[in-house]
Amino acid sequence: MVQSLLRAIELLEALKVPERWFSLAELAEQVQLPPSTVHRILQTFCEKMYVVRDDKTHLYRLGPALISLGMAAANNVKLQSAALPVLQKLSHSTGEDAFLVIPAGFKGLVLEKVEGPNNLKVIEKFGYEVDLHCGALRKTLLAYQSQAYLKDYIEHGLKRLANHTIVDAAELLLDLAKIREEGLAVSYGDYIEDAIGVGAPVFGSDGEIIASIGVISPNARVEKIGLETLKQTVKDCADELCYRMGYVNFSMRPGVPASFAK
Amino acid sequence: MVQSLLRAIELLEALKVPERWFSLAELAEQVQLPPSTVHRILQTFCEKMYVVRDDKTHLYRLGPALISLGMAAANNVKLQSAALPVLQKLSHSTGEDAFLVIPAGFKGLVLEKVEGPNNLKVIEKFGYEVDLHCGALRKTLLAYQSQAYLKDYIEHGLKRLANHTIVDAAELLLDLAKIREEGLAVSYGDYIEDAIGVGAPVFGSDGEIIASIGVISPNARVEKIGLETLKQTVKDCADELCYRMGYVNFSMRPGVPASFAK
DNA sequence: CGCATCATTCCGTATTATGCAATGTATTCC
DNA sequence: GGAATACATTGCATAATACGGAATGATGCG
Repeated sequence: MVQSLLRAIELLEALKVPERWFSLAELAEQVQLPPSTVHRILQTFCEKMYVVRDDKTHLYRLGPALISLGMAAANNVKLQSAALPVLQKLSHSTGEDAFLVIPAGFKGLVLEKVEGPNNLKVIEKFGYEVDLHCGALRKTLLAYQSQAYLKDYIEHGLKRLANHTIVDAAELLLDLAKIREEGLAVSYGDYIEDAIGVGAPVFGSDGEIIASIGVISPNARVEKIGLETLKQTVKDCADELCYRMGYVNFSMRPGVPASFAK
Repeated sequence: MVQSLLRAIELLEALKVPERWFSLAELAEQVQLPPSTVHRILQTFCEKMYVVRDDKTHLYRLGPALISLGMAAANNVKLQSAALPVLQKLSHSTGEDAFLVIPAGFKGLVLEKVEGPNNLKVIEKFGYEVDLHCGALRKTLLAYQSQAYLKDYIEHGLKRLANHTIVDAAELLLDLAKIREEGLAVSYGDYIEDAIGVGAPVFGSDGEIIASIGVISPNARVEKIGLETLKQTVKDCADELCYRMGYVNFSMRPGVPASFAK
């Protein structure tokens, strides 16, 4: 493991605050390193446009070179291209905004979004990162992780992000078990107030969870559509995407003994 | 300057190829470093999800952590939010796809795009990076750079990217002078064949060029709209964005002697 | 105008990245 | 099927290089 590189990455993460400029001193404080070291790293990043320095104020922010890098990273995820038509279908048949979320460290990342025709929007933008223990789509991701991962995640802390966020470990584990049982997650404003989220898991060819898809919509509209209809539609679309990603459900596969079924 | 960090960045740049996985050996070859060193750097990146490794094939690609980083970098550019309404107006009044491009190193980066209602699309996606000596919007960026920058740029090489790309330094300089004179660039398929681009500069409050905006459309449609109309619309929108970014044209400012005018 | 804060540069030190060589692993070809 | 090859990975001695304390320089505030 390369120490200087780890430090440099920490620095980038510290800079990852929207609409904000940082002084050298502040960054040094944030990452707990002497100013001279931070300065040297920032100088290197500036060289490559990963960080930009305002010459007048000597303040720093993330640079434009990271934009194309991020887009390249997004393009590489083949999941995205497979998901787009499914999301469009999901959005079209529900009239709501459909999302594709993938796990990234201890966060859920909005990788793709298809907007419905409604006006009242939920603000989940592309590239957003939020902790995994809140929101239907993110909790779905959490529900299918390994025990070891879950243990680490809980130790890392369950921050309250809205009034209804689950902050108790035992309660969260129960909730996740319920999600696994149903193969579907529903959240009632545990991240966004007055909004209901419905999410379902997407598995890859090796059976591991790779993403979740679903919709988020204001309470009022859900009543009109009907929650059960919504759940069924989300589940169907998730299954279709699983299929496209090469996932084979063993219990459905012909010639496989029933004992294999989960 | 931190050597290990520079090497690490080189590696990321090498990985920045869409839809492609790299083996350790190939990357080591690309960046001209021993495999063990490359391996150590990749390991570090994997830790932070900046790079992802397929455990089966041991191939590497850019990781999801870069996506949110890229989006954060994009959000930081306040230009973007100021530009959006102007681009919408531009797209609406021309019926074409409108673009916002900023300089990033020796490349032009598509920072924002508003699509028109047409079907025949020009494929310039958000996050794209292309050399600055071709395309109206990118040449505009080049036209207002310092002499020193231009010298470096030309030394760095004028690659041919389409049939009509200018690859001769003298010819390019003449072209750039013409752009400065007119305050507007028009390109006839020097990057995309059979497409005409019209771009105009956007200046910041310090008078430096910070971006270019404009439209790109197939030859056929330009004839219908009329090139002169198109040019005027682009220029007007660029001026509006200049104004929004705090740029003050001295020759227009009341009370400023005419001798200040450029 | 002087003081204080912050950014930047310098430089001796030892930590740390380095790359060779050896080992482990997968794949190909005979 | 087994040997050989190509590639990924690990270990380790070396010295190159990142490190951070201290000195210097710049900027802004009282």
